[in-house]
Amino acid sequence: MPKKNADFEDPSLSRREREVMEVLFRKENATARDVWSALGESRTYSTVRKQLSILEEKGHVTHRVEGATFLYSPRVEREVAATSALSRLVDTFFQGSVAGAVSSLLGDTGEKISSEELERISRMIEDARRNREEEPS
Amino acid sequence: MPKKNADFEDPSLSRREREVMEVLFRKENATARDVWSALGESRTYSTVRKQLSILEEKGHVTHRVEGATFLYSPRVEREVAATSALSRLVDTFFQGSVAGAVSSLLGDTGEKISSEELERISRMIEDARRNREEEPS
DNA sequence: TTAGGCATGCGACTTTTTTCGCACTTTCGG
DNA sequence: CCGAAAGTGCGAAAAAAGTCGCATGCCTAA
Repeated sequence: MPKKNADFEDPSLSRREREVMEVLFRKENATARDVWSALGESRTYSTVRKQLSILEEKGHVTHRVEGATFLYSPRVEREVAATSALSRLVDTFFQGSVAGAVSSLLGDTGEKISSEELERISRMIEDARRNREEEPS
Repeated sequence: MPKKNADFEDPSLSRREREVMEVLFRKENATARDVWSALGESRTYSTVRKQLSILEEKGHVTHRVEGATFLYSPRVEREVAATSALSRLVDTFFQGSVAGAVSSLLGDTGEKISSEELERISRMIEDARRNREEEPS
């Protein structure tokens, strides 16, 4: 099955379009004005709106009407997009090695993250390992 | 200190440019022809060469002369670019939570990766945790 | 040394993006 | 009920990206 490219790194997205998608993924959903603000109000509000409608035309975004305004959101779920993006990143930079990516994520000695996060991660790993023992493929 | 955006998700990169950078990061270095092949020979060789020289002009790429041909490579190291890309991705999709990203990387039950990788990751985590105990910040 | 095969440099044309402003609607407080 | 404020749709012009082909130079095998 062909890879989906659900993320905003999708090569079918142009520069500005990616920026907009990124905002949308961060917020899950937002009005044109929200996006505009999040983008630092670099271009005009009008421009951002246009970009949103083009993204919608292209199928990357949907909107629902809320009162008089559109509430935009990515067409694919955050988790799906994230997985797609991660997968691509792992392939490109770590030749497909998840361990390599995790290593980079932790930083050399895990100094980048809080102890709490480290604990949580540790638990996840151990869970996964136990899972292996029980149901070896 | 301002974020560097050393990766190929750098918003200053256009669609095609990103594709080229991705190839370069995968291979570490390559000739124009290599890149062209890797890109599936969609556009012409001529086009790819042009893109490479523009990328060089913009400072994203360097080349060294090898015989009569140019050997291109990313200007920043793979690891640096990877860290930058990961960081951005974690912020966008996981609100900065490394644990969230790792979780996604493992898949719900870690079914995506080999037992060997799981072991390696486990070791890394435990190392990091030990490190914490010894030198609590 | 010479022809063929590759490489590079560059200029120019086509397409896509990106940006806006303007006209028309819809809301909503007073 | 009315006007200001804020939305939406659309068309068009400017800017950026993307594509090529051709001229020219460098290796290398015969």
